[in-house]
Amino acid sequence: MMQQHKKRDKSKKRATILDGAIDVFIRMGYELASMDKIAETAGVSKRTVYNHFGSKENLFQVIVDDFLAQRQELKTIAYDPEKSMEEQLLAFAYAEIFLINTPRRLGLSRFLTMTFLKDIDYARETVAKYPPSYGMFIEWLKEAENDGLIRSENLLVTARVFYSLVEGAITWPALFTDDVTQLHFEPMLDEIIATFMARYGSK
Amino acid sequence: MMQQHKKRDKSKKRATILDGAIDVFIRMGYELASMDKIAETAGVSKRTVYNHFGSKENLFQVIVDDFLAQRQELKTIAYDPEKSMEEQLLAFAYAEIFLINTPRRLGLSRFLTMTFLKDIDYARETVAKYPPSYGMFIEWLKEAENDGLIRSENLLVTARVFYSLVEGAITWPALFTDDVTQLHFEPMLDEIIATFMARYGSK
DNA sequence: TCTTAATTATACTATACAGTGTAATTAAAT
DNA sequence: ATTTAATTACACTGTATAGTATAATTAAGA
Repeated sequence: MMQQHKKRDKSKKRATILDGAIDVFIRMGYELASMDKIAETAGVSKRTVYNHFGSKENLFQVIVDDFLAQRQELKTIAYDPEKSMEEQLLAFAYAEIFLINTPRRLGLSRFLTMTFLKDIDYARETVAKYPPSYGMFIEWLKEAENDGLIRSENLLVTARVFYSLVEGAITWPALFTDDVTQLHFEPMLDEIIATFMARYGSK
Repeated sequence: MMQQHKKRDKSKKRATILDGAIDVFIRMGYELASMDKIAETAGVSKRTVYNHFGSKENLFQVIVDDFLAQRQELKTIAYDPEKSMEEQLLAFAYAEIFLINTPRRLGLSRFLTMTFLKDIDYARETVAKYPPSYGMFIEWLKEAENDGLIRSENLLVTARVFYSLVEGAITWPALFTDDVTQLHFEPMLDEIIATFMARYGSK
């Protein structure tokens, strides 16, 4: 103890390395992303990468956890009786769209999807560290149902239908698109929400 | 010429190698699937693998083309005024489900999805060799609309909604499931079709 | 049975990459 | 200005893999 003398701020270098690593992972995929290439892209020596992250696998893990934590934040949306159904459903959809509507976030989503597909046991364990994905939306549905705005015999099924529409029409197609800036989601979004309300809206 | 004397049947060995290769690709992914491992799994010498397929990349390409050709066959469904809407929509859905309802086909679908995500330019070129994916369904929609059973302002959008529901609720969740034999698609399928008809069915 | 196409076993080349060791250098905090 | 935590440059180890070369072996077709 008594020796808090020196202790420099490593967070900047750490962020630089993460930036470069994400860049290389997006461009080359996990296997072909070499630690040499990551160091070079980050403008940092390879030794520094290892000093900060220990191993390639751990570096990857940090990126995954950061992404999933941010994703969880986005999903936090509360029911608001002042707003229209359509407006609020759009908000849930935009939480998904945010993850893919810049080239960088789209690349990261694509990369993580790949790695999750490569090892689905790992994927399940990792995702399990966060709250259930439909949780927030089901809570919202409950309140909308109490207000008589939604009719549903099974809220989980209803939530799955909603996310099927959003992911099937927006997220997955985007993952296979190279230039996401050219995509215009709005027409499809309106159609999705109209479809959802045709089935579950009361009146 | 005049020497069709010897010429043995290589198709059996070829199929054996493809089987083993698919197995290893599914288990390890493209990068980690070594040609030694593929040869060993197929029960064949590595030299024979190279004699048949020339390179790892070409071996992979053959597997992709085989899969996509089979996929195209499945989608060939004609409108039948004798059958109910629900029954025919189910047929389109089952063409998708067929690709994922055994562990082997699911593994192959997952593997191909991964490789397509890794190089979406390659994916686009490869998929472009086959007819447009919604083509068959749009033809079907036209006839159903002419019979007054479907109302749609834009058949392409309607087709996209249908496939969003099927892929979002069935295909993609299955890709992240390890034991597909435990999945029961029927309840979700019924809900999907009810949702589609709530939006696009006329009365 | 004979011919030879196909296959095998084995050794080999060239290359790439994860991770380590270390001495020298840099720069932040006091 | 001094201290020393952090970083760098660079050489190095061990391992893995795509693809090739070749001589010996196998087995199908005539």
